[in-house]
Amino acid sequence: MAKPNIMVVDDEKNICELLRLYLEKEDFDVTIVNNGSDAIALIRQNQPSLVLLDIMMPVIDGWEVCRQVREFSSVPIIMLTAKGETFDKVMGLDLGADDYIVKPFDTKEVVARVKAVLRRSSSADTEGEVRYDKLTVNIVKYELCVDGKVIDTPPKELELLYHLAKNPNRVYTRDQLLDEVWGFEYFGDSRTVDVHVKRLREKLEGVSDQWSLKTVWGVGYKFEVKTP
Amino acid sequence: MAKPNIMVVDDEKNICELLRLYLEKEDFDVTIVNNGSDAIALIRQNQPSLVLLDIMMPVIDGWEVCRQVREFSSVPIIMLTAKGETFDKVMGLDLGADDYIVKPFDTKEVVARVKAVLRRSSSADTEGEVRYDKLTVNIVKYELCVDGKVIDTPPKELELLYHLAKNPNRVYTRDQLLDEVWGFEYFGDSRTVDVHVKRLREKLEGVSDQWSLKTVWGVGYKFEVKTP
DNA sequence: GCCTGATTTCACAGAATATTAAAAAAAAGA
DNA sequence: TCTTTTTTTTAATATTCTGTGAAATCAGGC
Repeated sequence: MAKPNIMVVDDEKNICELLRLYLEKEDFDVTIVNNGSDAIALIRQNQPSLVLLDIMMPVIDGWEVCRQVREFSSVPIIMLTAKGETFDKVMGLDLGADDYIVKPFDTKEVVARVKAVLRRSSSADTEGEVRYDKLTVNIVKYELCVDGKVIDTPPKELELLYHLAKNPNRVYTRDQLLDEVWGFEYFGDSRTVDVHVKRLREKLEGVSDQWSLKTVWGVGYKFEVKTP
Repeated sequence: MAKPNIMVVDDEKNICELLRLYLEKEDFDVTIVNNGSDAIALIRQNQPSLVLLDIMMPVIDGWEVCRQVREFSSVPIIMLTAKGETFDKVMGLDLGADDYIVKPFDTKEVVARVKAVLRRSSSADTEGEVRYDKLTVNIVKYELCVDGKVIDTPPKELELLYHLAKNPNRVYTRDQLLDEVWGFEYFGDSRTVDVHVKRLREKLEGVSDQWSLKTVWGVGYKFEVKTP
């Protein structure tokens, strides 16, 4: 299993670095963002495993970030709050936060809570799954779900889509895709990839404007996720 | 033995979190659901060890959830009731609840009752058993029960069905099944699996539309459970 | 606007996979 | 041991998927 990626969102840089220090020691990948709008864009793009989100931030505060993120993602979110905010206040607002931690916090506690929330959210149902607006690709169930409906999909197509969607916005050449999806010992025409992309596009067209299977002319293909 | 999984069903999120806190401290896995219909779907899918079920919920109340769950599962259920509901009122309705707790409750009491009900219900006759709508597979009794009738089933077939049904929706390749059901030292043709699946299908066809033994073309087989 | 090479699209043949029936082999029971 | 049941193998059939080449279309450079 790959390292979970934790995104830390806080405008105070020294707090970010402190968290990075402790989280990396526990073998998490850490991404730091210092403002709300960047956070929203990056969560959409990178699909982190968990977000640590400070409430008190200029321009867009943590509440608003949480609310907006919940419109497109169910990534676990832990709120970092000032002293005085009670459980009810933070969790009762129905913004979809998964836990909260009161500042000034004990770093051990943060790590413990991150692990607890991760444990909870990694249920058997979402194992091997990527989700975007109206799209779910699950490689354990071998199931493609478009707009709530399960679409019968041949294995190679599903594996290709999973691979691309798992790494959004990253361009792959046809040869890379043949290596990584078909297996490196496979020798075949790179037209093969085109045909599978075409067949996927038929299944996916017009479903959402949040993402698409894009051609990068002269290079290859990518699963593009829009950042509004 | 794996951690028991407790499902908490309550529309009040802070109560859920409180229960989670205490139950996780006692080394239970906790799943939280905030409404009745999700609860029914998830119980069907995940087969928790025990359900803590609030009666007062919007849309579908706890009584109705209990009644519907009992149509396909014998999972132990503890009802969470408002003050004033007497034992007779709650348990006398014959909806199949196993115990009840009056709100506001003492968390210690909840934990104690959960443990008590679990102890009771882990009796010899539900051990090693999976249940779905009109289907019970028991690996201890080596018994397959379809639509209330016991069906004579050879051991390998039963073991295969048990393995698949115990891990619903997950695809297994033929080789995985040979490893996990026949044993890893077994060397045989993977067509063997097909033949057993065919014979199981004969026994199971048309019994329920809630589940089925699905072929995943190019990959293997899965026991698929529909989420209504 | 025209040329060039890249991409899309299509249809079909052949490859790969799944189903089924039936026979052979193995195991269990009488 | 003989019979019965279960399991495995085999092989024929049915099904679905995959890759290919050729034509059509498109994007970008000149």
